[in-house]
Amino acid sequence: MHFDPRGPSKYVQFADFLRQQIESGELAPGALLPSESALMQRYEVSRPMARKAVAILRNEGLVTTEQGVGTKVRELPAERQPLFLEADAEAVARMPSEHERVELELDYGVPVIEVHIDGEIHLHSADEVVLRAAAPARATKTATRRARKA
Amino acid sequence: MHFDPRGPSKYVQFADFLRQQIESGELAPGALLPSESALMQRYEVSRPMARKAVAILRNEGLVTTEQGVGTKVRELPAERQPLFLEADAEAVARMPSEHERVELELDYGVPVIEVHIDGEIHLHSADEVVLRAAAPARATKTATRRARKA
DNA sequence: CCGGATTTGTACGTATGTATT
DNA sequence: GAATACATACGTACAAATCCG
Repeated sequence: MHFDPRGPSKYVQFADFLRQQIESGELAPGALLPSESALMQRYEVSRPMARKAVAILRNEGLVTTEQGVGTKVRELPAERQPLFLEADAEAVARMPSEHERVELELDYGVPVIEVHIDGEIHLHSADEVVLRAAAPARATKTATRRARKA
Repeated sequence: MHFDPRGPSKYVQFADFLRQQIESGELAPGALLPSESALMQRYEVSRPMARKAVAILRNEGLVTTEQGVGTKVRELPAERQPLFLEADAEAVARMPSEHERVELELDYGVPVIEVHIDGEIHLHSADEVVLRAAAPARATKTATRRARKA
């Protein structure tokens, strides 16, 4: 690993390097990244730089880290739950506040989807659902499903 | 500002304190936050703690910071562009990679919406659009709009 | 259950660089 | 050019959570 002094900052380059290993599958979903000390030694970076690079990937939702354990490549649910958007509903995506993130038990780097319908607002974890247009109303109307709590 | 030693970490508490000032309107959209040195002096926090607290708000999409200028409360577009979801389309939300973020000129803490349709993928800045179900196909089919490049 | 090793988290300090005003 | 403001980069020390023998 060699850092280009003319390129972007060191931790961005380092994050790019690690991201590439994830996207290439070299670091598979569920796999543990090298520890901070390992990264420091192997690539000759300081601890702050190793941590900043990992933080970037965390904010991108690519990895999660647990104290005392390490940083793992995040595995997204194979099957996303379809979230049907009714004709009179609207949906926006945004990042949760820290409070919401803890409340909904979300990893860092996971947006929320805010569905507005009938004056109510429903929050969903963005990486568990896929939005689809609801079929136009017929005899019976299928109820929209709430995101399940873990 | 007093920090509870039994509570969450100092920078989380400090971020909560600043977030409250934003949500209460005390710090209005467009307003400049106190500079790092000002925060350090007024609230007796170290520079790393002031920076970490602001970083949290940045990752939540609440503020943006420019080097040499300062950190401002982000003002979201009053009018979001409606993004109509066709019956055969799907949409998911996620955080952009650093490369995508720069490419799309997004602030930190702004998710992207990925619309899958006809085997193509279209990316949209999550804070410029609101998703709606497209009206069922009639005589003429309204074309989906692409996100405009700035 | 306990102790030790490992791993990440928190908190502070310093110095220098870069962009803006 | 000077002052201000954020960014980068390195260092230290200790705390907290987890894991393992």
